[in-house]
Amino acid sequence: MFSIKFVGCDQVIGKLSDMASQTSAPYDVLRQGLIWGRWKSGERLIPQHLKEELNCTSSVLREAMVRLAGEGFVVSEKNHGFRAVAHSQETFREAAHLRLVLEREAAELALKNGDFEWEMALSAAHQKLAYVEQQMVQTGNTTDYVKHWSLQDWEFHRTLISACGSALLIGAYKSAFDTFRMYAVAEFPDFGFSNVLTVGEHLAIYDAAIGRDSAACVAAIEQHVTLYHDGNRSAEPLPTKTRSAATMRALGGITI
Amino acid sequence: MFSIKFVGCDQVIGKLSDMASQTSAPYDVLRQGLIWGRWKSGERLIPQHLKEELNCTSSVLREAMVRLAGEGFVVSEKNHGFRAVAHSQETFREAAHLRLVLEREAAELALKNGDFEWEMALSAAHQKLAYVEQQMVQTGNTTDYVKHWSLQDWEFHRTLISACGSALLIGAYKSAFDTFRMYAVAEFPDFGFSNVLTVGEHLAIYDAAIGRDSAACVAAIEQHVTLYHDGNRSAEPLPTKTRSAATMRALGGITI
DNA sequence: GAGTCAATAACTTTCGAAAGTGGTCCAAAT
DNA sequence: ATTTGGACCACTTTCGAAAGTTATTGACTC
Repeated sequence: MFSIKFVGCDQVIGKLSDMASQTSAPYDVLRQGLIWGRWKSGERLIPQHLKEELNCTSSVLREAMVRLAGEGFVVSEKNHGFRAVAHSQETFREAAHLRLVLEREAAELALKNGDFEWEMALSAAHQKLAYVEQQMVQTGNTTDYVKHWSLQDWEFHRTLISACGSALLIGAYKSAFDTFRMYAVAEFPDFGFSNVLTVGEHLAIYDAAIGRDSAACVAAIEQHVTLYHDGNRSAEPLPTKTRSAATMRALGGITI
Repeated sequence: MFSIKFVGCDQVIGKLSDMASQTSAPYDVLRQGLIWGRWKSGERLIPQHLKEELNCTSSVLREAMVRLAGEGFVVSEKNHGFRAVAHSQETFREAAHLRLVLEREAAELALKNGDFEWEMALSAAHQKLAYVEQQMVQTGNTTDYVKHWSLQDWEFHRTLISACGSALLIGAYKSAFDTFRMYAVAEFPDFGFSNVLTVGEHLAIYDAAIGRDSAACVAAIEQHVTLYHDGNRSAEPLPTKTRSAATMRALGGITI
């Protein structure tokens, strides 16, 4: 029904560099590389040094960096070129907060406006995501799956808010989401996935969304995003109070 | 105390093109031009045609457009160059909504965190803004003052949220604010200023902010931003129900 | 008259070189 | 020992031409 392929880190980045899609390939490679920590916080990005690696000229790299500067992944100073944006707990906190604000609003609207098609798409996205997460929990191998998980994670959240009715809001959310991911990758060894927490949280969001329970959905999203702040992510089991019924269902396995 | 100079449209744009500030001048000219309707909805932006006017080469124009594409002011399609983003009532509605969401959140935080310095800065910003607005109301000449009003309008809202504690949130708000302004300029002949409404609304926001009345401040912001939706902006007096005490004070003149 | 097709024109994108800028290193001067 | 000056080096930015792409025109065909 849905195919889960093993996708290693370098392979994903490599793939993006190969695909001659309509958008510039070096841009995508840089963007992914920045999100996934290929360049460290504040590291200089020197077009001439990177051109062989991404096989393109420094000009197109410069153009890509200008774009990325606009998105906040790199910073530029006149006559000093480009650097990967500086990470800190503070920037991470801000990114999580912005993501939360936007997702909260967009989700509320989507729950009001979402039609049957949306429910189906969300259901599908959740199943795919849940499957990957199950794989990660069962094998205990987060590192190999994490890129693919990240993709499905995005797909789930994107689908959730897709019915919000505002392309601008979705765009702003995507930007905040990717920024959040970048800082999460830098902050946590497991890139923001937690064996125990994440599965249940996604299920809680999904259940609330399908049940059109706006308040519960917002609460679930808040829990999902906010826990990162506390450095509360680990593979250890949780105190029982944070385990909802939905979480328990998730821990028991995917049974749809 | 504060100097109000007559500033015409072309003069502002011209000034920006002259100043050899650290950031690229053509970028600023393009950005301002797009916001203020120099290029119409969906109009093609051809570097070669614009280079004489902004006296620079097409390369730097291209770079500027790439940046602006990232910010959503222009759109680009592979091998088809750049166009001014397409305006519509829908995009305007979305921009107003996004601005509202961000300002609401940021203002709430600022009201919690703002210190004495912030109060002073906000007070100063509000006075400057109120003075320009008073000038506009008294002379009845909105068109000549509108660029300057817009600057003070931004300064007021920027100061309001400046104490929110998140540079990322402020950046996102600025982007949304400018996008909102662009669509407002396109939609309304008076560029979004209303003789009667705006003065009172800003005062209501200011009062609530200084009084640390978070709920009232959010409500005032909502009114301020939302009224645009309804096409409810005109120079005509309003139905009384929307006139708050603060509005009446504003109409009576600035008396600080 | 409508529909191809090739030739031309207009524009976009990419490229590599030239010009410009900031930083470093080392020798000479204080 | 510290400072000054300047030659060098690495990198950034800008430029204009070359290559590539799409749009347009007009002659030719059916």
